Amino acid sequence: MPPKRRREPTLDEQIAIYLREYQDLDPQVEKVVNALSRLDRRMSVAYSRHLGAADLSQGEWEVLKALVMAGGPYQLWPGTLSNRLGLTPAAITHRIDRLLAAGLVTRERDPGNRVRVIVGITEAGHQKWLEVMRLASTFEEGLLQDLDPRERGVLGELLTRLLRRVEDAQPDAGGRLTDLD
Amino acid sequence: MPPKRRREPTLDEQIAIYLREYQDLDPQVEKVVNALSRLDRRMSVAYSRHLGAADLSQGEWEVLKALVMAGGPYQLWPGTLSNRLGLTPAAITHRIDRLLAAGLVTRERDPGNRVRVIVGITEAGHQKWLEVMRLASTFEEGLLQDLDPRERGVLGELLTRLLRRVEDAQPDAGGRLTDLD
DNA sequence: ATATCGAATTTTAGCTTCGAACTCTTCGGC
DNA sequence: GCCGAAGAGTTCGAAGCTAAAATTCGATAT
Repeated sequence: MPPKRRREPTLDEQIAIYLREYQDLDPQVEKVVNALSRLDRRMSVAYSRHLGAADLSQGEWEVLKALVMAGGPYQLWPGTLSNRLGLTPAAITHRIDRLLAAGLVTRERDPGNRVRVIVGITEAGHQKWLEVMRLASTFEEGLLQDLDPRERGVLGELLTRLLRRVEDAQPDAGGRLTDLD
Repeated sequence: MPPKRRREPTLDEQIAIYLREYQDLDPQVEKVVNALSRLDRRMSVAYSRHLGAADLSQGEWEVLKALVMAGGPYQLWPGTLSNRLGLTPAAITHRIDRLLAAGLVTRERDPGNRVRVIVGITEAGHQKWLEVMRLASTFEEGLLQDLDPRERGVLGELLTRLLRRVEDAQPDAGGRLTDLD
């Protein structure tokens, strides 16, 4: 007898199990929360494949993306990066170190305030961002392929509302709130 | 002049910026994908506060949760944990080591196949799971407080569909597909 | 029986992140 | 102007994850 290939239990089934043990939980809340964290992990795995092809780590990619998303002169303070990415300042320092060594960003002291530092993106960094974006967009499109445009819109809206709630409630995540022009 | 406290740009605004630089992207897809990863990071920060209060790391918590969600005799193979949590087998080994030292799980060789190992949860582990769940559920409920029951249901369904798509497409994430009774 | 291939887990080395301590600058009162 | 307090980054040591090699057992073919 071949070892029976058993189907992974669905998320609903798994949640149903532990709801029996702790009845105060809201099934819908649990479903959303669990799906969110599992989705993110899977997405990370998928992204890292494409990032590896571009010689970039996920963390470095996040910094480049934040800089491009900042628009304008493509400059941010480390503190702002720390806030937006939800990481400690120390982690940002190290990421910048690596991106600097790869020639993808610049780091200089702020002329107006010598405690501050300004991180900018280089032309090579901008190109690298575009390169990864091209690879990633295929995966992203595939991830959402089962949802029609209306559903995509609804999902985006609902997630954005959750995000607003958490980000407003967590100004202390990194400590600072300031923002570069 | 007080340093102007500038509002963080909304997700929509940030995405609009880089859509101008790479026009082939679908705005709705980008919105969903970015919101997902940012939400997960914020949730992690919030969870780790509660977990710290219970002397548990996020990784250890995930293992306990997976065991409880497995139901039945509360046993899983490391390979199954590796798949479900989306981690390398090595990471599972380390997590089990720590949980074992804390007396929260058991690890024994599978009598039916001595290459395999069976990980189980102890009574203390089960209690620890419940303790953290109580702390976490408050945060989870707060996260979703802006959504009415209907919206929660919709969100859960949409996320579940995405999750199915990724998990089906990623049987190679950890390599194995088997499942313990 | 025996050799070989493959699967499940552990081990090892290197990298990334975090928390805490430290440095340097700026800001506020006096 | 001077001094203490707070803010912004960096440095240092500890913890956790990964990739790759190693180990151990099982299945298949000879």
